[in-house]
Amino acid sequence: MKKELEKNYNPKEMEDRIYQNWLDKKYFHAEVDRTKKPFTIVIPPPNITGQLHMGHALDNTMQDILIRFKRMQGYNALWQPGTDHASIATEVKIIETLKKQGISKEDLGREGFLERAWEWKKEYGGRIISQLKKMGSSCDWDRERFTMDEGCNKAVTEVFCKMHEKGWIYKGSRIINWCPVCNTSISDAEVEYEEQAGHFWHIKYPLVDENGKPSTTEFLEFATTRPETMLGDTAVAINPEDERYTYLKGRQVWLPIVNKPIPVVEDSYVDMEFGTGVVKITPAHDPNDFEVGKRHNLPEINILNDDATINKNGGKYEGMDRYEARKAIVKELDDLGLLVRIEDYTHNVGTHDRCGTTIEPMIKQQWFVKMDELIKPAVEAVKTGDIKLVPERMDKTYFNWTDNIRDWCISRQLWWGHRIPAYYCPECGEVTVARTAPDKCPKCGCTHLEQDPDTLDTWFSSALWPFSTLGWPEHTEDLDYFYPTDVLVTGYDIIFFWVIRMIFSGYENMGKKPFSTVLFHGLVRDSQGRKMSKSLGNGIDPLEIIDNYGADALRLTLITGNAPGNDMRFYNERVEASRNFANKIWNASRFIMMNMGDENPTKPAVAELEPVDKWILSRCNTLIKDVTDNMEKFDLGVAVQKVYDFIWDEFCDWYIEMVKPRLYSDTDKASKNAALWTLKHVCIDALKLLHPYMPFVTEEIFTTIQDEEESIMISSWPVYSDEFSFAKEEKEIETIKEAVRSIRNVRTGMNVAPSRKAKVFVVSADAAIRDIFKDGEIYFKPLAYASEVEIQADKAGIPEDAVSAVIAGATLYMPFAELVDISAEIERLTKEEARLQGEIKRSNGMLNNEKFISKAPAAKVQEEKDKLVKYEQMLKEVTERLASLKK
RNA sequence: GGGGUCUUAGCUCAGCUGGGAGAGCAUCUGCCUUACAAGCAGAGGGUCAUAGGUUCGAGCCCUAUAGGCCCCACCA
Repeated sequence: MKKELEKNYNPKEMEDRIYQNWLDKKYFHAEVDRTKKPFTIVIPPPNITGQLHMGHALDNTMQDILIRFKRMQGYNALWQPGTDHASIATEVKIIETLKKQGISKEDLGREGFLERAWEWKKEYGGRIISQLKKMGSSCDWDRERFTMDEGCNKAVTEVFCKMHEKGWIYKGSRIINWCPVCNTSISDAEVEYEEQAGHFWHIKYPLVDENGKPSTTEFLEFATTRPETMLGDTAVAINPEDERYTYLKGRQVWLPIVNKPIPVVEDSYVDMEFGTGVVKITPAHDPNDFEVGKRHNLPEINILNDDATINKNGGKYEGMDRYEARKAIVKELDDLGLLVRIEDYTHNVGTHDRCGTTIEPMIKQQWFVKMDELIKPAVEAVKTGDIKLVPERMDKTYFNWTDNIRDWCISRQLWWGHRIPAYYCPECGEVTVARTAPDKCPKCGCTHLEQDPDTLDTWFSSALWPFSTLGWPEHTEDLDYFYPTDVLVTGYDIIFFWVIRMIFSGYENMGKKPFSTVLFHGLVRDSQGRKMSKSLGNGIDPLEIIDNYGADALRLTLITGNAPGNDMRFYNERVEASRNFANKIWNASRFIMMNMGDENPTKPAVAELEPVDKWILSRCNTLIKDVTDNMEKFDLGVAVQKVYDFIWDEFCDWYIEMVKPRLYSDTDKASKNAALWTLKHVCIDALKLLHPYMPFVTEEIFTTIQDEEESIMISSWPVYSDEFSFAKEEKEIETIKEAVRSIRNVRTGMNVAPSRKAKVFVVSADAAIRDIFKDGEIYFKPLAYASEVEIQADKAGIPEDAVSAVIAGATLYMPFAELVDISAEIERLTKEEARLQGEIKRSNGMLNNEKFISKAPAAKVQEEKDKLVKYEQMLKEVTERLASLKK
């Protein structure tokens, strides 16, 4: 070994250097290779406006873990990266920037604006990518894609045209959600309901009398939260079953202010229990009223302009803002004596998830995707398990959406995005949907067609991401080989926006699922459990964490102690713990290398391995199996916890300590070699298991501790092997560990300084145990700082008042009578006696149970029997000891 | 209104198909010990929300209750 690790673990310089090396060596790059099985993940494309936040950090860490794991297992692993144009988010950002310069988007015009947008993309679009690299993400950057690059554009146009041909995309006049600030329609999924304090205005409309005039005596009372919409009322509705209002059937009411009669309609939508059981109907500005209006053929009167001011249908209120109009109308109604009362009322108001503006339902010509047929295979897929959601409970959320699905409004009145491939003839009004712009109208031959000014919902293009990134609509080798992808990793918050849409798009366009498994993670919250948000200012910047603690520590923190789909809290103490772990491995490795010196240990014969060596090899072997199993099941947090415990507790705190005397002595070369070889072997396997989680530190150590392979990330994943399964030694060492703990316990309890010399006598009826302790001297020395401890498997010479430590099948006596606190010892033994009695009772209960005996596996029954014998023996000794102490 | 989820040590959370209550941090005790004080050795601390039920056996399964969080629907 000529290389050496730096004395201190310092991730800063190391991580960038290692990442660059991986890039240079093209380790992340995947090509079609028919000799290997593919494993593919497509990245949830981050917005080009985005900056790396903890959500990204978690999401990408999980993906990187899976990709690195599978790559090491020998799969041809492809992690397909890219970014999303994020239509509305980007457009809003650019408009904001322009505004600061005093320019509006109209000033620039469509062309000019798009130019700006592309410049923006060029400048900031790569930012998040370089931040992902800081995380250690092993994406195939040669394949980086963008939702608005040429290939993706093609895919979008193709899908749009194909679905239009099938009649699954249509243009229609429907009620949609309108954002008056962003000036665009938005889909149902983009509406966020927010509880707001408002009012409930109780209003009455006069009935129309037999002369067609408003009655001065008969009124119909109802309540509304949006009085201004009365300008667009075209009916008043009652429930047909409502006996209170039978007299109203066929009559009309007088719409004040507008001053015209409107009909009373009967519709079962009206809830008799709620309010007065009367509802005013404004078909143009309420989704439910719209439905009622359709059923009763009511006129739809739009009273709003796009910026939410009242339009010409509002008569004298024209030009007034919606909220000013509300005030004014309430006042006028009051003046007319038609306002009954005002009630405080909190209700849910739909807002735009991007800008928080209260949305207005409006009737507009928009493009829609018909969902009823499209959704069927997507439902089937999850039902049959063709696609698996992890954790399973996400199924319910999924079906909740698919069962109540409505047509998807896909047109947006924005400029930044995929323009809708529909062309209008100004002469005859013909609409042509085509893959390339037609030069003339197919109907009248007119040559100046105009393309639809609208763009598509951002999610329309991301829905195609799993196959558009692999080359679709071309028939590529990549598609054939890498599709369907294997796992999609994402937050549960975008299951409706994205996951479902990818699933039905995959089945519709590819005839196959887009991925086999969806692995959901939760939200990363702050230390108090709040969502990290800009407005709260409680966001923790992952880059800052990386700067302070390293990407490895950040990654480990995000993965440990977290089950799939659950939210997690993030705080610095946890990162510190992770960093400390990195430091631990670092130092353990340094220790091994120091002891190896210039020579590589050679593989020892089995006979040359000491019991401890066999123990740790066997433990490591089990670990490999467990960790692999857990990772296959996506229990990433559980898996890494096991590696952590193994390395810190078993490997460092026990094995290294146990092996020290052999390393320091030169008398037995074979034994030393066996220890060194075991150290190195186990260390490397552990590093490999850890590599997906902490890629940098493991690579740095790996490349230093061995010469055979050039990188851990392309080395092979450890596999379970019978060669290293040593059940007997595992048991033996566990016994020794128990003994050592007991001794330490007694010593600490007595405040014995470790520099004091101690003599320990071991007494046991069990020959096997006595046998183990014959070697005690070797194992105890480093453990209890036991250059001071001598073990004697002999009863002779034990002082009468020696201190005892009871362990499995043996009692250890320490001749420190003068230091013993007898009452404490009696208390301890009494407790122990009770515990043992409990155990024996439990054990007996199980063994006397016929069902247990017949149903439980034989090994388990035997184990229980062994335990019982052991407990009984222990109880006997404790009782004896207790009796002698009490005396 | 519908659905989901959580309630486990002082704090934050694990706990796989039911069979010996765990980790990290914090607290206390003793240690600079020749890989690591970003460390070592120990200790204390939990009627696993409550009440029933199923079972030989329940943190885990079922029912109800209480409280917290989330999603969907949106009754004007």
